Amino acid sequence: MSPRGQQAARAVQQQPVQPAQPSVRRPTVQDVAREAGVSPSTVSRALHTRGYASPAVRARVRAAAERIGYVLDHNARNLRSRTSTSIGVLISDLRNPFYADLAAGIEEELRAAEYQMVLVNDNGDPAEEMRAAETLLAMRVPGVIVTPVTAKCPRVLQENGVHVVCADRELGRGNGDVVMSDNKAGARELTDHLLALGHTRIGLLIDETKWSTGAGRLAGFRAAHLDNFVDLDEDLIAYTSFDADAARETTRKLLNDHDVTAIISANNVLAQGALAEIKDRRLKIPRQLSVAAYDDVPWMSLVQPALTTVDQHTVELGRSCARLLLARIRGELPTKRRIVRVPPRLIVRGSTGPAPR
Amino acid sequence: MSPRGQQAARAVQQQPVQPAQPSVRRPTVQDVAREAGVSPSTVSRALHTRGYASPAVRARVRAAAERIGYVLDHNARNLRSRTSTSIGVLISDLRNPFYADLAAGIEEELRAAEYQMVLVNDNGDPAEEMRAAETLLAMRVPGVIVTPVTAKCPRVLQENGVHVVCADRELGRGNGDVVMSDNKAGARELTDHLLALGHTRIGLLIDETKWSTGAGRLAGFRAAHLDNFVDLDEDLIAYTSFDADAARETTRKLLNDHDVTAIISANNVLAQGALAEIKDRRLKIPRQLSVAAYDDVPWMSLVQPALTTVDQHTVELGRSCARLLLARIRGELPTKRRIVRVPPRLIVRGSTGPAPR
DNA sequence: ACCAAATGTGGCATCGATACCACATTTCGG
DNA sequence: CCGAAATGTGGTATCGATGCCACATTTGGT
Repeated sequence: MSPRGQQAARAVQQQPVQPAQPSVRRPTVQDVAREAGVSPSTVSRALHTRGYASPAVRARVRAAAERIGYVLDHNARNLRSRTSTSIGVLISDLRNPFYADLAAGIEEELRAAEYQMVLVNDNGDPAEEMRAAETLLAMRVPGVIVTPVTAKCPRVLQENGVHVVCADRELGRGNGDVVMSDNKAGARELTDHLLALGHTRIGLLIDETKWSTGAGRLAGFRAAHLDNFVDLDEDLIAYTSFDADAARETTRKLLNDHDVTAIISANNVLAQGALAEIKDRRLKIPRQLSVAAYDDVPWMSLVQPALTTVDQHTVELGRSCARLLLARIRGELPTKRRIVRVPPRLIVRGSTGPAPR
Repeated sequence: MSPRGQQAARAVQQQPVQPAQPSVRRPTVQDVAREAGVSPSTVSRALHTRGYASPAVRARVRAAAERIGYVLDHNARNLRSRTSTSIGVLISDLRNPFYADLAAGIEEELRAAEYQMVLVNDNGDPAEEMRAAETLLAMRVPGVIVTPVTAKCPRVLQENGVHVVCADRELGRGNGDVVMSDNKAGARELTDHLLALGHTRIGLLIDETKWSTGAGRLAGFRAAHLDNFVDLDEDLIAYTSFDADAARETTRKLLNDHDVTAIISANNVLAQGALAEIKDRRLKIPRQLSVAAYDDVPWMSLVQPALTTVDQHTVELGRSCARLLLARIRGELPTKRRIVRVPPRLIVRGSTGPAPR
């Protein structure tokens, strides 16, 4: 070991473990080069770059780096090579299991490809969303996965040369690739299931229909009615806002004002509100009322009876987003915008049964 | 790079440029300086740094930057100033609502302070954990929040000058600040509650007791028995592994081999398994069996009957971690290691009742 | 045996922002 | 009215790694 290397190692060890001070001077490629008796360029090539270095040198450099505890500096590398291995992920609410699963799938795939995930919550707020986009631009991320609130966000990112994959929803046109559940098909299948059980008055609890998500689910709901020649009473489409309490209130009105025999919640949060109200009324599920939801989350199989749901394979959705984005970044994809529709799966459980009389 | 490599690189560049990939040459401080008729140094000071710039100049520079669409380059800044506003967050499983909530709390606080969260899942695997730590070192993050799997991880980070806050568990001694639920107090209160209801044979479903988390909860369980002069049958402490299926199996054995009148799950995942088994047996809760869990998550109030739990204020736990870490980074804290114990809250719901006969 | 191509390595400029110091200009006490 | 202090602003080196090219050495074909 060179005197320099020894000193460096000793310095680190002498550093009191408690107060982590940034004064720890970390070894650089220069130091490794000196230690290994080669030039900095060679160190760079030997350690990280695709460039050539003979096996012997490579081994020597690796050993030297190891010995003096060298750690690459991503900032320097990113600056020089004008790239980054950080990917921005911009979602609405990590506490919602849908987004958490989505992020988990994304992270899994990114990690496997040696990328990092920078996760930002925007709380569904356009202003927060734009602030986050700005930050990600500043970080020079090569790509962002976003559940967009506004079309502006993906647009601005793209204008600045950042690849964008929209997850779960499509906003506007031409704003990056999209990965989402086939909402129409899923909702249609779920509605079909209820119609087949004899229900003709099915309430749909839904929060938004402007984005492709809600629009698709509503379209599927309508389509199933058409398919089955059942007239759809528009009053049974219960618009609510995006939180469990509002959903509960809306469910109350729906049950009071219309004699529905089944209720579909358009997502897992609304289902929470609906179920709370239904439990409160001590309605027998499914004898008096059938209940189902789009977006299967763990608790839905734990309640009694377990809920019939549409599983949109959220984790896999996330993985797809990441794979697609990485392929884009690597330039492996044709220019044309890609829209991936992941087929969901109907899971029939105990909460849906024949319509009463 | 070898000639082969060079050729390859050239070939790639000659390919028709992808849509979002063009070498969008982004403006730099130089450009802003030209536009505003000042020097780069002044631009830097006017826009970001604490250094002085007269209000007039500041406004002029701001306007110029806005006009030409200037965006700061974090990599360059980080490199030069040897700091970063990215914070590493290293957790076991984002799909577990506990970790998701923790991360959500952390992110919220970080975002408010203009920091970014780099989130990594380690799946509870020591090797993954170390790989992640290495990556975070390479990113030159000033701090990391980690639910440690191994004491090595926080130690190595600290040795390299990175501030560490351990979340949810304490591993070893002197490895950074810690923020956790007051596990002993929470478990004691929960156990007290059951003992007060007349239960004397309470099963404890627990996965690990080597970390402070499990150890604390077990200690609380024991302490409550002592307090109430109830002999604790060691066989009722049912050790299982960290997943719902194992917990279910263990619950089965516990119910088969020991006539417990109540079961406590040490965390939300185990509770899932326990409940599945109990549901399967169609045991009446709480008439035949009382059920409770440490770590309140949303579904626990949706099942019938709703579960009695200990709420550890997970989101707030996350916020505390972030606040503590930021204070450390800013050097606002005394050297001494800080251990924050967040008092949990017992939530009594319908799943616990008087012991049968 | 000779020259051209192939093969390894080193040198140096550079990515973009900022720390630091120098310097021009203003302010103001005596 | 003078010089010292205060006040703004500009110049330049630098953070650490890598792209690019030059160059020394080896290989191989004829």
